[in-house]
Amino acid sequence: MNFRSGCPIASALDIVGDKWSLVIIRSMVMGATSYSDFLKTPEKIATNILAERLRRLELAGLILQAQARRGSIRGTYALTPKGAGLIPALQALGQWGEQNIPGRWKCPDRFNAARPEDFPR
Amino acid sequence: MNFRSGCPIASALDIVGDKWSLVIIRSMVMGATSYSDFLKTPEKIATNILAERLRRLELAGLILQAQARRGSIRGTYALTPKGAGLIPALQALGQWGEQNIPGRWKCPDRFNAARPEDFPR
DNA sequence: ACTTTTAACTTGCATTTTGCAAGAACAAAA
DNA sequence: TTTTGTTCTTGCAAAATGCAAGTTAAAAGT
Repeated sequence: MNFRSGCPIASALDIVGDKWSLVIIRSMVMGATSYSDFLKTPEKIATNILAERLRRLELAGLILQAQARRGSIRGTYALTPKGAGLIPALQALGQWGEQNIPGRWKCPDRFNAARPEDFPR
Repeated sequence: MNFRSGCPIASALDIVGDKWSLVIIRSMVMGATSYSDFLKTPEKIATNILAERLRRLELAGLILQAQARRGSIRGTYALTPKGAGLIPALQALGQWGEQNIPGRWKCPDRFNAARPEDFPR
């Protein structure tokens, strides 16, 4: 990874500062685990972008592919503690969106109650 | 603005979910007010991107151009309360970056102490 | 076992966004 | 009035994104 600077904020954005990464992680906090879960999402991510982002997030250590059933290459995705560490930032963004953009949905309680500790290992 | 969905998080990212917007706002929290202040930043933003982002952030109501000296079209930029509302999200991202990306700088105390209320009007 | 269906991707190509280099408009200073 | 520095604009190449279509592997049905 090559970072624009040593700033922790700019560097965080070098990793998840695109249009989709945090949307994917949001979905995982809400319980999504499979490729098709992510596609069901109302934001309608394109399949090539989704596949590329899952690869990138895994490489960055934010998510990992758990072997679902033996013999299967493809599995289900789970947040790592590192990925779950972004939950507070997501919640802050959600708060901001609710309060500053008209007509947004409310973040479900399950989302606001989520804590990084809920995603160990 | 057309949003991908009604989700407050996805919508927030439709506004500031690019590589530069939050870096610019970070700089403003740290005291940057002029075009040249933003260029001095270690991330080395390109001038065309900077100008476009300032226009866009102003249009979105996150920043505004205060008439610096009379007769001057160009002024200095300031965070609106709406823009300053992103401070908690930035701080959470900063925390995450410090804890999860090796070799990052520490966010200065001035940054962590900043509160949206510090930017009224 | 074998066909069908669904899930998990890949590929190709058009569109949009980003990045760099150069230069123009304006204000302040000399 | 020339110079200097700041604030933007323009043109073009490169990268990221979006859409449509196709491919591969696993699961489900017969």
